[in-house]
This record gives sequence, C-alpha cells and structure tokens, in this order.
Amino acid sequence: MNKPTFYITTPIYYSSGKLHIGHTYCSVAADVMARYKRMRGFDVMFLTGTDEHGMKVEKSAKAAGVTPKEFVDEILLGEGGILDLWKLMNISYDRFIRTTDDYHIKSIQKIFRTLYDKGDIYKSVYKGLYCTPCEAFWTENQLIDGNCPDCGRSVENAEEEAYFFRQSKYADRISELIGDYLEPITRVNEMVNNFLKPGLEDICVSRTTFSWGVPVDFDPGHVVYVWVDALSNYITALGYDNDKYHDFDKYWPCDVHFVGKEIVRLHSILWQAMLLALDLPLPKKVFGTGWLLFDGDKIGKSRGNVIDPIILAERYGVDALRFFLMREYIFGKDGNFTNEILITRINSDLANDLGNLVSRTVSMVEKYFGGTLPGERTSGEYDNELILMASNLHKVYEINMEKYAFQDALADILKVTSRANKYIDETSPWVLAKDDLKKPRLATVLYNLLEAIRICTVLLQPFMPDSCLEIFRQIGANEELSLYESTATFGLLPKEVTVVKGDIIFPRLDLEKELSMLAEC
RNA sequence: CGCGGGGUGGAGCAGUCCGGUAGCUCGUUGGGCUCAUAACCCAAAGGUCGGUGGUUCAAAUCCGCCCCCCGCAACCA
Repeated sequence: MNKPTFYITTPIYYSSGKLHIGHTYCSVAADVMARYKRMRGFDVMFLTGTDEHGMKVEKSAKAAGVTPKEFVDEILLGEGGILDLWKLMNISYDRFIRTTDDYHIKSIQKIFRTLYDKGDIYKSVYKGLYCTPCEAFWTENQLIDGNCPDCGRSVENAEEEAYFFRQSKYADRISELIGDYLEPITRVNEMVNNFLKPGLEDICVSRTTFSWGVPVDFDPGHVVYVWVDALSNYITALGYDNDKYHDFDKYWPCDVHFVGKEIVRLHSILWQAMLLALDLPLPKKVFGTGWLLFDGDKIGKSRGNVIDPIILAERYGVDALRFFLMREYIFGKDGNFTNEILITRINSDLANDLGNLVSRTVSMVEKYFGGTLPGERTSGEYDNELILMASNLHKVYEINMEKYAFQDALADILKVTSRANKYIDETSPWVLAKDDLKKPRLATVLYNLLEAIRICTVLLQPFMPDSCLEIFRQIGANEELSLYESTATFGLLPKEVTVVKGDIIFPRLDLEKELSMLAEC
C-alpha cells in the first residue's frame, strides 16, 4: 500500500538579487522530474528554498537602508520576487525552506555542535586576503587585478580565528564513492583530478567579520559560514534535529540533488563529508547541470545580459518556456541561449508540429462529422506504423526520463507528432470526406490521430501541465485518459468521441517582430 | 605538459566508448497538398568531420604530435 518515495531538491538560491533564466532552468528541470515521478505513482518530496545569510546580503541590505531580514523578505516575497517567479513558472514544490527559518537555525546550531563535539570541527586560524573597508576576505582568484572585486582597493594578508571542518578525514571514503553518486561522469573526473587526488584541505566554516548568519551558540562573535548552513537545508527541511517536520526517516537519503556545475564540488565532496561525519546515508545522486550561456557568454549581472524569465514566460507562455528549456539543452551540458533560438524552437516544435496537429485534427472532426466521430470503422494502410509508434512511446520515454535525458524524451514524443502529421498526408482525409462510402475509413484516420495526440499529451504533462489540460479538453479525453498507465494502450478514447474546438494553443511567432520587441526589453 | 569540455554542410548539435555508405533540427531551393496556426508532406543542394603523421583492407571514431575556442582552479543554477 505504501507508495515508494522520491526526494528531489534544487539548490537553495542565494537571496542577493533577482533570479535569472539559469535558476529557472534548474527549477523547471526539478519540477519536471517531480511531476513525472508523481505521475508514476511516487510519493514525492520536492524541496526548494533560499539561502539568505552571508556578508553579501548584509551589505546589500545596508546599501538599501533596510535590515537584512527586510531585504531577503523583499527578494522572496516582493512583487516579481522568487515566490512570484515559481508561481508563474508552475513550480510544484512541496516544501520551501529559508535558511532564516527558526527551526533551520536551531538545527544548524545543533549540527555544528555535534560536529564540534565529535572533533570534526575545530578552532584554528583562517588566513586570507582581506579588504579592510569592505570587511571581507577574498581568495586569490576572486581578486580583480589583484584588488578587491567589490571596491577595487588593495587587499592585505590577514588572519582571524575561525572554525574548520575536517573534510580531509573523509577524502578516501569519498574518492571510493563519488563515481557512484555524481553525474555526469565529466564532473567526477574534474572532482577527482582537481580536488581529491591533490588532497582535500579542511574548510573554513565560521566567520567573525559579519554577523548576518547562524550564531555559533557556544562561541559568541562567530557565525556559521555559508556551507554548513546552506547544505544542511536538505535534511533540516525534513525535520533533522528539529520538531518542525517529521519525515526525515521517510525521505532520506535523497534520490537526487540537482545543482549547478559551479557548486558540484560542494555537493559531491563537502556535503558527503558532512553526512559521513553525522553518520547519515549519502544522497543517491548528485546531478550537475550545465550553464545557459548568452551568445556564448556567461550569464551574470555584471555583464548586463541577465535574461528575465518573467518577461519571456509572460510573452510566450509558461509552458512554451518550460518546454524550450527542457527540449533545447542537453541536461548536464552548457547550452547557448539566444532569443532567436527560443522563438525558432517554439515555432517549429510547438506551433507547427504539435499545436498545428491538434488544430487540424480537431478541425477535421468538426468539419466532417460535426464534432463527434461515428462508430463505424475501417482500418487501412499506414495505420499500424502510427499505432505501433504511439503505443511503444512510453517505453523509450521512461528510459530517458529515468536518466534525466529530458531533451531525448521530448525528441521522441515529437517524432510521433511528426509521424502523425505525415499520416494525415498519406491518408488524405479531405479526399475520403468527398465519398460517403469512405466515412468509416475517415473516422478511423481521425480517431487514430486523436489517440496519437492523447498518448503524446499524457507524456508531455510533466513539461507543460496547463497546455496539456487544454489539449485533453479539445480532443475529448477525460481525466482517466490522462493517466500514465493509459499510454501503453492505443484505443482508449471512446469510439464516438466528441471534440471541442478551442483557441490556438501555441500561436506561431513572428521572428523578426519578436526579436526587435525583446531587444527593447 | 594543472584539470575538464569543445572544434562535424550556412547555424546549432548527435555520432567517437565498441573503426565499416556521415546523421538530426533549423535555414535555403524546387515540388506536392488544401484539413490546419503561410502551417503540413516529398525531394534537392550544401561537409577533404581543426591540422598533421601513423595503425588498418577500411579512421569523424584507435595511437602520436600540433593549432584554436570555452570553462574550472576552493563565492555563483
């Protein structure tokens, strides 16, 4: 009776500014996976949240003349903030954690204490390059022309008392295991060659130069520095070391953490070390996504090429944007984003192929049969190939979804819609319509088209939940026919199905016009 | 020799592990169709697979050397 569980997470995004298309990409991917697993009957826990501590937030708040808490509240809850973005993007998270939540803070203090008592956190001296006016430590490669990246002034060697986590102690264990949980494989090589082989250093986990963080309760003046605080969210959000939630035993270990490639190291080495130190099981999978590049450049505020997902989603539709992100890019590899690629993809796959297929099929049922197919049927040439393709689709879809190959899963669905478009040409319904004796054949052709559309739509649901509902409505499919199990059987729509003509679901876009509009945004 | 990724028709990519007629999408050109969102279907043009040397009956694929681009190197989806 108990459903199998599936626990999936996004990173907790840093609350120092607006989120861009890259964050959206990662969250959409996690959402697609979560919806897919729910469709497959899993008890899903989909966690996301925000990382709200740290010096950068403290400074940004000061600059804005508000308290740090007010600042992160605005980023999260304000108009066009993170919660608005996820609502717009239809991100179906089950739980949302903020690192400023009381229960999380208390848990972190306990975790920190536990690690300290165990000897895995110890007090030492942090040496680094310090910018006195900014009160900030920097690493050598963060510097710009040897100066502070924030204010451009010179930095000096400095040291402060700090706590360190004994990451090095777990290096051997992690080296053995990393190949099992980290994907894609290129990231494993990177981690092994760059960090594990040369030898892990212990990592600084407290600071005294700012106060916006979780206080170390047994040593006033120290706050927990970023990663112990941030990474632990994946377990505190389930109720580890707190009474807010009680499903740690149910969902841990995590099935998959989706993370950007830049924080793969922290999730595949530091996080594992922390869990080993806490005697907890390791996540089953850590998947490092690629980056979306804008015209080959890294997306970033400093480059002035931040792509606003809100503008794109409002203009082209949330589902079109979700589809685009999952269809265009190989999950795990970098991809190039341009407005032209976006619009071309929406036009060719959604407007011309899928949308147009739905539109012409429904129109023909309306036009030739007044909206309801008659019961009489005649099968014929070309039927089998389409039927076979559609009824086998779920098999290859499943394989691809299980390995996070979203782009392949979608490509296979589109092969079927493409085949269906070709089937229309082969069977020429408009010719059949001219001869009353051929009406049973015509009904069969249209029925087969509706069924092919139905099966594709069921499998598209995790990617485009709202649009799929509209397609189901138009082709006359009830809720039962939208269930995953129904994709294995071709021919489940009622024989005398009634279609409902509706609005165009994915309008075709004028490339030139859209490009100049977007250039103004 | 720090590490990783990449260089394949006009554009974007797959194929490389395990050698066997170079493939997909977009674009271009020509044709077909009229149910449909000027959409759909068919066909064609277009590539010495970064360079070079080698192994082999046979190399985009295996081996050696070289060139170029991008990212990482302990902040970042």
